[in-house]
Amino acid sequence: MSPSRPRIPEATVARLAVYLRVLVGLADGGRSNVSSGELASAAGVNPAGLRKDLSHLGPCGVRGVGYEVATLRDRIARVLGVERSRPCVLVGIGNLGTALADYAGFGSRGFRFVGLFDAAPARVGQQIGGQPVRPMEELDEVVAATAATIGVIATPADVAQPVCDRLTAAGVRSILNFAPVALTAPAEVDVRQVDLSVELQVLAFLGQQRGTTVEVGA
Amino acid sequence: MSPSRPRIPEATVARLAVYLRVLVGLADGGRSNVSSGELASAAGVNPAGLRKDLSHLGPCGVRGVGYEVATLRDRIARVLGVERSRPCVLVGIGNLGTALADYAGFGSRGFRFVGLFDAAPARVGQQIGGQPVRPMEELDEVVAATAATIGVIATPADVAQPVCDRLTAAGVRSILNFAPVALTAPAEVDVRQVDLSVELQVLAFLGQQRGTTVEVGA
DNA sequence: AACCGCTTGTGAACGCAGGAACAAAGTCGC
DNA sequence: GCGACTTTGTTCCTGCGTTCACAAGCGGTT
Repeated sequence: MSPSRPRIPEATVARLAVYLRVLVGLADGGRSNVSSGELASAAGVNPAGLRKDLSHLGPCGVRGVGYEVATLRDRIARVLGVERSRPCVLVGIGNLGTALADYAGFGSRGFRFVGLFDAAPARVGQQIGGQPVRPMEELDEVVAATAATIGVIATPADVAQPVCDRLTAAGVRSILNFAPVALTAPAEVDVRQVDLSVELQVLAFLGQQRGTTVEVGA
Repeated sequence: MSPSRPRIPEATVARLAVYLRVLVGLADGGRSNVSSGELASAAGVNPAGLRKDLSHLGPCGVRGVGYEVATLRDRIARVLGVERSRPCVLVGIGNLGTALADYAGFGSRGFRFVGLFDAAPARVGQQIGGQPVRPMEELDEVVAATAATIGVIATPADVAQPVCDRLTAAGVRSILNFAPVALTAPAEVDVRQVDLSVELQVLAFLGQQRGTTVEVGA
C-alpha cells in the first residue's frame, strides 16, 4: 500500500548498514542525539551524503538539533529488515567458513546461521559456534524446515557452482559467495560476490600508482 | 613519452583482478586464446565493458581472433603489479585472521604474509600456514626488515584504530581493514574497508525488497 | 514575543560508470 | 588476389552517484 519505499539505491543501503552500526555503538554509550557531521565522521562519509541517504527514509531528524540516536537506529533497522532475525545457511566450513560462523557481528545484526554444511566427512559433526557441522545431504531438509532464504558459500572455487545449484534448488533466494568464481544462477536468485584478494589487489595497485607517480615505467 | 597509464578507474582495476584470475585458470587449462565474449561470461560482466576495461592497457588483442591468453595474463599482471611478490603483515590472528593467513589465493596472486601478529599471549608462538604468530612488540622490526608496505587488520573493532596507528607509524602505506569501524589515518596512507556483515545486509535488503515490491502496480 | 544561530532537508550541477551501437582491422575461404 | 565474416577498439549516450550550496525550520536567548 504505502509506497514509502520507492527504491533505495544499493550504495545507500550499504551505508545505512554502517550508520546503523555506529548508532548502536552510540546508543550503548549513552548518547541520546547526534548531528549529521558527527555521524558522518564516525562512518567515514560526507555529511551531505549522509543526510541525502537518510532522506530516503523520510524526515527523521530535528532541524537545529540533530538526530535522536534511538529513533534513527530503530528506523534504519526497520528499513533494513533487521528487526526479525533472518535464517541463513553456510556451506563450506573451512577456515573462512569457521570465521563466518563464529563471527558475532552477524548475530547482532539480524542474521543467524541455522545450518552449517560441509562435504568433508572429517568436518561433519564438529561443533562450531554451538552448532554441529552437517553433511550436504541434509541441506534440502534444513532449508525447508527453517525457511532459510539466504545462503553463504565459503567453499573452494571448484565446487562453488554445484553448491550454488543445490542451494537454489533447495529454495534459497539470495546467495553471498566468497569463492573466487562468477556464479550462474536463475534470474530470481540474487548473487553477491565478495572476493577478498581482489580488495587486496586494488589496494596494492593504488599504492603502487601513487608511489611511482605518473611515470610510465619502462 | 606516451602516457599509456593516465589513470585507470578503480572499478576497472577491481575487474582486471577478476580477469587475471580467469586468465590464469584458462592458461592452466591449456587454452591459448579467448574472445571477449567468453572471457566476459566467465568473469560475469558485459563483453563491451570488458573490452573497455582492457582498452586502458592499450591494444592487446587481435581483431577477428581474440586475445592471446598468456600475453593478456602477463600484461594485466604487470599493470596490477603482481609480477613481484608484495610483502604484507597481518594483525589479529583470530578466526578471520587465520583464514586469511591460510588462504592460498593471496600467495598465488602476488602477496605473501611476512609477519603474523597478535596481542594475545596465548596465540603468540602458534604456527599458522608455516609461520609463527609474533607478539605486537616485533611489528616495527619486521616491517622495517621486510619493507612491507601493506597491512591487513583482522582484529576486534575496539583495537583496530590503535593497530592502524602502529602500522602507519611502522611505515605501512596501505591498509586493508576487516574490522567494522571507520579508521582514521594520515592522507598518505590508503585505507580500504571490507565489512562482511554489510554485504550480507545489502543482500537481505534486496531480497526483502524484491519479495515485497512489484505489487505496487498490480 | 521576536531575533539569531545552528542543523536538517532538498535542489542543481558535476563527474563517472555502464551499455549499446558503429567503425577499423585482421583472418579465412574461394 | 579478393571478398566476406569475425572480433576488437572506440564513441556516443543514458543513467546513477556524489558533491556543493541554499532555503526551511526549530531551539535558545534576550
